[in-house]
Amino acid sequence: MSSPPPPLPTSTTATTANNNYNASCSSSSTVLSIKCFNSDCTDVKSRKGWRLRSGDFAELCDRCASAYEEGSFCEAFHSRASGWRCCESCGKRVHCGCIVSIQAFTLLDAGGIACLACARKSFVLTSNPAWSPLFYHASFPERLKDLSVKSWSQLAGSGPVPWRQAPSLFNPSATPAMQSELQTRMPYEVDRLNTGETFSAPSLEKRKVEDFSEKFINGNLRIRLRDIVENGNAGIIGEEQSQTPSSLMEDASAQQFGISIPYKSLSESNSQIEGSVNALQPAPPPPFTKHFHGSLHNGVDSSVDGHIRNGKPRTDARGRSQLLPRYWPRFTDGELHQISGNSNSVIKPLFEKMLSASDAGRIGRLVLPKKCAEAYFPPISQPEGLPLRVQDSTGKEWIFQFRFWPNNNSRMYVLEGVTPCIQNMQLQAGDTVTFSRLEPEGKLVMGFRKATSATPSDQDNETSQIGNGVSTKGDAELDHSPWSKVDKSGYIAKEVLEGKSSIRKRKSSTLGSKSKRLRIEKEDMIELKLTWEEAQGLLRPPPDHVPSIVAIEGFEFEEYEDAPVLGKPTIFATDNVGQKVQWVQCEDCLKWRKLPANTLLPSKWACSSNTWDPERSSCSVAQELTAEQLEYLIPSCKLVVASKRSKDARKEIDRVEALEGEGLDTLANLAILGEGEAFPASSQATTKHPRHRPGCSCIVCIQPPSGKGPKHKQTCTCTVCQTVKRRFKTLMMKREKKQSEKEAETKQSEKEAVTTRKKPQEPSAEKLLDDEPSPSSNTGSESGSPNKKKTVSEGSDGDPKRMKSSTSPFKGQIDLNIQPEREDELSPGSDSGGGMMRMLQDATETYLRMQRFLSSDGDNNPSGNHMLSSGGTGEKNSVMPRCGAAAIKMLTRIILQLFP
DNA sequence: ATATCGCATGGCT
DNA sequence: GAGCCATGCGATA
Repeated sequence: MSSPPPPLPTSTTATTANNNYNASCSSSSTVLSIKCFNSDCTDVKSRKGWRLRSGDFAELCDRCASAYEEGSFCEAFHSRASGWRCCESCGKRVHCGCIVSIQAFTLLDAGGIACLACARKSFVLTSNPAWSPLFYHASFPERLKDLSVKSWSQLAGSGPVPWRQAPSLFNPSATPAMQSELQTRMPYEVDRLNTGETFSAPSLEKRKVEDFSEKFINGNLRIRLRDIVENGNAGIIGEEQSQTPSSLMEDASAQQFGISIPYKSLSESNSQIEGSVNALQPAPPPPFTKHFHGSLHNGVDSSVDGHIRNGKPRTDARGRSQLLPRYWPRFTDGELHQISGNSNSVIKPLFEKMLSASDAGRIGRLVLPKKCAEAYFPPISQPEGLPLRVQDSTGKEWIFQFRFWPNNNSRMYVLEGVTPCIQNMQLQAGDTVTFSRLEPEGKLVMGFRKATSATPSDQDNETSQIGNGVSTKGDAELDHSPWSKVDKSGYIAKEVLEGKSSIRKRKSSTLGSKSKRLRIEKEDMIELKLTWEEAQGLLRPPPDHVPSIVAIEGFEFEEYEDAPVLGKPTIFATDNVGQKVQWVQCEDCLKWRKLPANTLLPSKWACSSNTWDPERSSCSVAQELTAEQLEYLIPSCKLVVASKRSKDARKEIDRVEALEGEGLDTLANLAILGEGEAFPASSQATTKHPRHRPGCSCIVCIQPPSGKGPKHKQTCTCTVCQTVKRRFKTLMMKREKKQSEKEAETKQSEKEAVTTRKKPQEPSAEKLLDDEPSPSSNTGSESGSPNKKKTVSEGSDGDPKRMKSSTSPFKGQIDLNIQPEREDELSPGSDSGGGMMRMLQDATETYLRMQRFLSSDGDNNPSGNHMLSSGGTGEKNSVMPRCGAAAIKMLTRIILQLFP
């Protein structure tokens, strides 16, 4: 770049950048002006100068370019401008009031500035991460307005330097406004680096190191951070870079530190990296170029943020809060490589976000974390925002509308029109989209990471399936080690201590949230009430499969790649000799059999499968338990699910108690919805629940995180809800009708006789029907009509837990893909005296018979709320209304009867 | 009736 | 308690 090429008519960067950031990346291709960018010069431009706010480069004539490169540009053209200050060290006058001069000085922690030369002697500097709006379509006026009016004005002065704030994203001290206006982010390292011997207190340095460590999760950076920590010298970074095993890492690392070196020619990406790296080195750097100027200046500015300068980095807490860890880019080198391809481009990870249901939904709006949007996307002043061109990992370009909505005196940023892209990537809720910037092009790249790759085992290794599905496990592993050495930060330490599970941690967090949101409100009678623990607990591992362990919300779960099976609920207990056993109920005879505690049972189990106790391998053999024993056993039992083994088992058991009251129902519901659907064998987990896979349309997966989305309200018309509700309603209504008619007749003639047999049924059906529209009426022990209540009491007189177990909704052979059309079979016209109703009635009666059988020993639920019984744990927030559960249970059985 | 838009709401951090 | 953000939901096309 030293020898200027022959003057070529090229575009004015500003204009080019207005339209297309890609175009701006190769700005020289557009011919708009041939004049030197310097308004004071009339020569023909021929060389690139400083980087413009637009992301392009000021194209200068030879003379101006030379002056710029020599650092004399301001002296030549801005001598009369304001903003001149003197170097605190050598006294040299330095212009601090223009974008050109931005590279020529550094702000000192203690105030004042240092010229480039002095700064070099004192500490390491990094590149200027000035915001590069290259990648967006902002109209120039708007960008100009945003940038020039806000950022620029700040840049011009020697006050808070914009891109010192920019690091904002990771810099706690920066305000959102700053972030939004100064989109340069980067140089977190600068903070730390600036804490060199000359300018900062050790404590500050340490603090900054911590911050720094938090910012970049990328492995390269970690390595660097490790090195930094180990060596206690930021300057080592540059050296370390050369020690990294791969060029990729070097590049990436360099990018991490020198990311947005703004003053580098487009054709010098490599040198940019070098420049930035070198700039980090305390040792004599290579010949200065404008790149280095940029780096230096960055360092300067970065070091001079008011906050830092005062030695009071109001950093950590706020910084962390400003960009939630879950948005931190956790790219592995492999991902970076894949995104950047094999080009010389380097990827600057920006942020990532796990798709929510609404993000991945049909609305086509991807909610962007505010901080991320303001930090990495172009500043927008109007709600309409601007189109944003994004390239996916395959190189395909998408244009989204980047905009915001006013929201509580704030903004809510969204990317609109993402549906095609989401679909193209086959993403769904739970998957993660990543945003990064391709340097030096400045392109915004959107990658993704399927949720599957975040399965426990994979997560441990941070294996990721990014856009191209390439595993980056190796890289990820490499990334980890360094963290253990930089855990000075509470955050970092936390992550490290928690088993280098940053992703898992995040997932856990997210899942936790989801889990909570899955709790169903009272009014959502038919909705699934399934928490993670519950779902997990009700599943059994597939045979002969070795699970991996993942901790979610403090509980350890076994995860399986293959589809799990619905396990049969059992009752764990200790026998007379103190041996742990489990009691399981035969599907056929309903007798309870004792099995070894460690036995995993399929969803269907019968006496004939009792290989552990041949003597009781037949339904004809009497039950070992007496009624009293059963009564004793069941109320106190905990439904321990074999697939969940936790060191917190006992605690979990308590929590799972409620499963008996609702989990089985929900699982029954699950079963109704389609086991096949719910657990496709070869796909990926969603955030909804680990067992489900992309494409799963089960009620769990399609349920909004809030757990009360319209899809599953009474008016929900989703396939699942329609199927469930229509069947339920149809069946129940017909049943009710028939029962009513029957009862009416019977009451007249054989009132007593009929009452004895039918009352338990009729109210149940009635109750079930009532449950839908009036869910809240189910929870109160005295709610609803006394009649109804009494009936319910009769119908489920026994311990609901027992009833749950006895009903055994886990029918592994259920046709879980029942077609709604088949509902036609249930048309009223066919039920009169038809087989369907008989089946229905039989099913119901069977159900009630079992209830009575199991409840014959009395009601152990003083509250009378059987289905709600949660074992007194009081931990269940999502309590399925009794009748809602009963409805599902009933429906389950009915469907089992109808569609064996 | 349906899709989309844009603000409102409220759970969560 | 403030702010974020996922989603709700009415208005509008």
